Amino acid sequence: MIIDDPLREALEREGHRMTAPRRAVWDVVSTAERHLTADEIAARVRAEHPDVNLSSVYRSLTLFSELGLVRESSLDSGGPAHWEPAHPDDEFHLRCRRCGKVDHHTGDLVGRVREHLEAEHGWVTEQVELLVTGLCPDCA
Amino acid sequence: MIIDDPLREALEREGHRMTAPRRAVWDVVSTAERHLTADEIAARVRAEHPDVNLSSVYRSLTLFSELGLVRESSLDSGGPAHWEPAHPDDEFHLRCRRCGKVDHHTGDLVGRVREHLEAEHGWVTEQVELLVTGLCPDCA
DNA sequence: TTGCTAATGCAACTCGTTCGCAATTGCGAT
DNA sequence: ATCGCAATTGCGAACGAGTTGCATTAGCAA
Ligand SMILES: [Mn+2]
Ligand SMILES: [Mn+2]
Ligand SMILES: [Zn+2]
Ligand SMILES: [Zn+2]
Repeated sequence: MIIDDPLREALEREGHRMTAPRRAVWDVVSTAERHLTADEIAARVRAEHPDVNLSSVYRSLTLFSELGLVRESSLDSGGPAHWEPAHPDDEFHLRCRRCGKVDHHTGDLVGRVREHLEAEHGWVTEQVELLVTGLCPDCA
Repeated sequence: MIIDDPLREALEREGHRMTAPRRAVWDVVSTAERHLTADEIAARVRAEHPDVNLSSVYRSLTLFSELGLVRESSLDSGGPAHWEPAHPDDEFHLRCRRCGKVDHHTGDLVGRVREHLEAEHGWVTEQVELLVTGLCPDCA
């Protein structure tokens, strides 16, 4: 018995069909221990469903992103995008240049950027992307 | 008489040659009123130097970026990169979703992120990329 | 002025992602 | 349960940004 099924809910809400490829892509992304590329997602999906095409993985990810289920992050410009379950903007990314690890960090800093721009400069902030690159405690 | 020529200085310092394509690319980027794609740079370069190839534009930009003269910013994931004269991290980007304009904003917020991560979490911060998307005062 | 090597133009290539289309399949209506 | 049809899929071809190999050109130190 699945008590909470955000995929099914989101698909029904917007009138999309529940399909095997979508289920499989969501299961992979939502249980992944790190950000994955479309290729990596396809590989994991194919362990259970060998016939799922890479195009369908891309199409699922694009749809999920519109539904607010996943987030695409282009950690390196050039090179494939990485995907992860959606999380709020103020949980930002820390990437270690040496070991490649990507951590998350939550703080009030993103909220402060928002407030400052709104109050002092009349900007309506919709999205804040913050990526910090450097050396993690292990690699420093 | 050119009083300050960062291009010539940077090239000589690292033992690279001063060439017409490099000069032209630098002139375009350093006087542009906004971030430009490689294609846009090539078009402007060709107004004066019709034979400069797009490959050379890419090669110049890559070199300039290593020399610390320009900065590549991937404002949209997917789609071409944009280039601009180098500026410090704490001068971050504000992009208007409606009119497309990209503003710069300087504040101590990026510095605070740096300090916090270093002091409290042992991360050595090397680079901070901050992109705020929303509505500018004119479009809000 | 010469000679050597870096840099260029050009075309072919890579690679992540998208697209067109015929075949399949989910699912509401019967 | 079955049907019908639009939504979705698999597949291969296409796309676009960026890169690369190579023969030719040109900067610059001697
Ligand atoms: Mn994340
Ligand atoms: Mn900028
Ligand atoms: Zn590390
Ligand atoms: Zn605007």
